[in-house]
Amino acid sequence: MATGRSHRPATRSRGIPEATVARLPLYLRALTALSERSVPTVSSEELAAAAGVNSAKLRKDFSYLGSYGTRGVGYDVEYLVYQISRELGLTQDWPVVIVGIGNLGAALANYGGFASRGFRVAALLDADASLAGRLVAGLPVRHIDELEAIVADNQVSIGVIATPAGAAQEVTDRLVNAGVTSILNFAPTVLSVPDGVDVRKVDLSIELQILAFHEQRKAGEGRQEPDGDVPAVMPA
Amino acid sequence: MATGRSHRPATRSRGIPEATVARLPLYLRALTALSERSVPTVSSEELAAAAGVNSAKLRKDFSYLGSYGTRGVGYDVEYLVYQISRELGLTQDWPVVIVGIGNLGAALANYGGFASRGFRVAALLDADASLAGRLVAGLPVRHIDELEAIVADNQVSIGVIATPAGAAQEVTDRLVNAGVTSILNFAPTVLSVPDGVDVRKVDLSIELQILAFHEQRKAGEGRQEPDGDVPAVMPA
DNA sequence: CCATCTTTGTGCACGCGTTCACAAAGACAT
DNA sequence: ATGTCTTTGTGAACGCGTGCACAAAGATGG
Ligand SMILES: NC(=O)c1ccc[n+]([C@@H]2O[C@H](COP(=O)([O-])OP(=O)(O)OC[C@H]3O[C@@H](n4cnc5c(N)ncnc54)[C@H](O)[C@@H]3O)[C@@H](O)[C@H]2O)c1
Ligand SMILES: NC(=O)c1ccc[n+]([C@@H]2O[C@H](COP(=O)([O-])OP(=O)(O)OC[C@H]3O[C@@H](n4cnc5c(N)ncnc54)[C@H](O)[C@@H]3O)[C@@H](O)[C@H]2O)c1
Repeated sequence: MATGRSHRPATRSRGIPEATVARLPLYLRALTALSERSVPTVSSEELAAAAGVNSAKLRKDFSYLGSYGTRGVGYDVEYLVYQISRELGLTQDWPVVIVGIGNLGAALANYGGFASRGFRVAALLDADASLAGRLVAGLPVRHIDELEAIVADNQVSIGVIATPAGAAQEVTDRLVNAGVTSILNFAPTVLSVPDGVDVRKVDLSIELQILAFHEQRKAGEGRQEPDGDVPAVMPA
Repeated sequence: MATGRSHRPATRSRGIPEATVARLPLYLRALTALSERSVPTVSSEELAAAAGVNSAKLRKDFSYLGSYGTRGVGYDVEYLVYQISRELGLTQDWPVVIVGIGNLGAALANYGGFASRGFRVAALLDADASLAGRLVAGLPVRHIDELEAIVADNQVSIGVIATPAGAAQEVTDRLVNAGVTSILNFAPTVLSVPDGVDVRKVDLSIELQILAFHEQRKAGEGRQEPDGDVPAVMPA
């Protein structure tokens, strides 16, 4: 039946709730640690503690994937690692390009956890011609003009943006135009992308401001803050 | 009823919903851009577009702060910048320590947007004695043993962790013990902290995995299946 | 085979967050 | 002053996410 799929409500992924998807990597990390310690099985209670979530939530999350547990025993660690990996699409190779090899881009390129889960850095791109050819994390920096060819040749579908904010939209447009359909944005800008392209953002400044908000509240907790510290400056 | 015994639902901040708090920095950024262009007023529709959110959501968000708009006109940009800054606690100075001055920590120290909103890097700390004294972004790296003294002397309440995962909990414990009550964690680990301490995490690997999940769905959707609900379940 | 014990899987209720839709407020023109 | 037009502020409905609580499933021991 033709269900109304006009726009994307940002949820509803083939029955797996978005909130669950966001936690699967967390479970996977905890399970991988157990696997390395050769732990055969784990209960929802133990795994939930390791992942820092509620055990009922974890069980419900897993129930979306299927009935992979054994009552009275728990979950088989290896089996669950495989199932979650498969569900997340980590059993295949994901070529990634990083655009903007400055302080942050270089750090990302050097990040070991990058390649550890099927993500392979296909290329490092920068507009600064003087960087071209320079090795960063063992890879040569290529000029941004090679973007389209590199994305096409390597079938890159994921792009990471670590350029200044002013260049982020332009880089996004080029990435999308070249065929990239997932973008991880570190620049502090809102990106416009067509339907079908996913954008996730990492913003240090926003995180700090959220912490500051709560910090401020903690500081003024015992004391009643009078609301009168706003002078009568009325808007025009 | 009798079940009203919740410790901390992670929400309920003096009436301002957590989801709203998380968007305030977004609005602030858009408003700051308008302010720099000397735009005097802005409608909820325009500002929402700039911040990438729904206009009704924006208006409701602002309604938690007060009635700062003028019907038929919109919001006074300067006034709103001030109100949001004050609400977020950005009118005061927030000393921050960064622990773990490796690839990422150095990039963070060099990040300009850090100081732009009242966040001041009080110190850079690392366990590697050979780094001590070295200048990063104009600041000398101090040894981790100075942590307690630095936090106390500078009244640091926010700590950023950029150490390897294995050291993150230990660093957290020391930070908390020294008086830090807000932590931004870049290490891929779940941190345990006592009540009253806020932790926010930034995890590149998790973001990529979420993107990969959706990317996988895209790849297997528009191809063969016309409206396929269940695309070929792989047996184990 | 039966009893007991552990742990899963989920029905259910509740609260938060989002969005629609519109009355009210105010600016502005006449 | 009065009418018109724009835009805010919010009541209400709805859907998603969370967590409780428990029946069912299955392991284990006798
Ligand atoms: N450094 C951090 O810790 C940090 C933290 C949060 C966010 N950010 C954001 O990440 C981005 C990068 O930060 P950074 O500190 O690495 O800056 P940077 O100036 O060190 O690096 C930016 C790089 O992007 C390149 N570049 C500029 N325009 C380009 C274009 N059109 N195409 C390709 N490359 C281009 C530059 O040549 C430079 O090498 C910024 O948007 C910054 O706000 C950085
Ligand atoms: N580099 C990235 O782009 C990136 C991205 C995501 C997450 N991370 C995470 O951020 C962390 C840092 O990454 P990195 O690439 O900068 O690693 P790195 O090895 O370059 O730097 C780690 C630094 O921490 C210091 N350190 C180790 N133990 C310490 C301790 N007990 N106290 C104080 N300092 C200590 C080390 O001396 C080193 O300088 C890691 O947990 C990594 O997984 C990094």
